Amino acid sequence: MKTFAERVRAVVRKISKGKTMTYAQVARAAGRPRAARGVGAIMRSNYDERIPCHRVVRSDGKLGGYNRGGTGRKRTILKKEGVYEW
DNA sequence: ATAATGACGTGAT
DNA sequence: AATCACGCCATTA
Repeated sequence: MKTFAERVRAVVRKISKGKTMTYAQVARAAGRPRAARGVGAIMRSNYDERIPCHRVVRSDGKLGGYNRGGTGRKRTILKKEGVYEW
């Protein structure tokens, strides 16, 4: 059975380099428009390198967290990938 | 199964 | 612009 978490991971894996999606958008793409927070919970508990979870940001323009190096690391990676919003 | 936790979002102060 | 209060929801204990 496909869990919500698996679908979320699938979505995030598709985000191209240099682009970003908000937690809300991911939630919507995964079929749960109101589960933005749930997406965060999944990302937090995900340690798979293959998933570019650093490309998922908050709707209010802030970065959101990162369990593998902190928000500082996240910002650095995004900048390196061409996301100059920050 | 229930309660606590928090990488969220929106609207009200 | 910054904070607060609430609702929402998957994960974890």
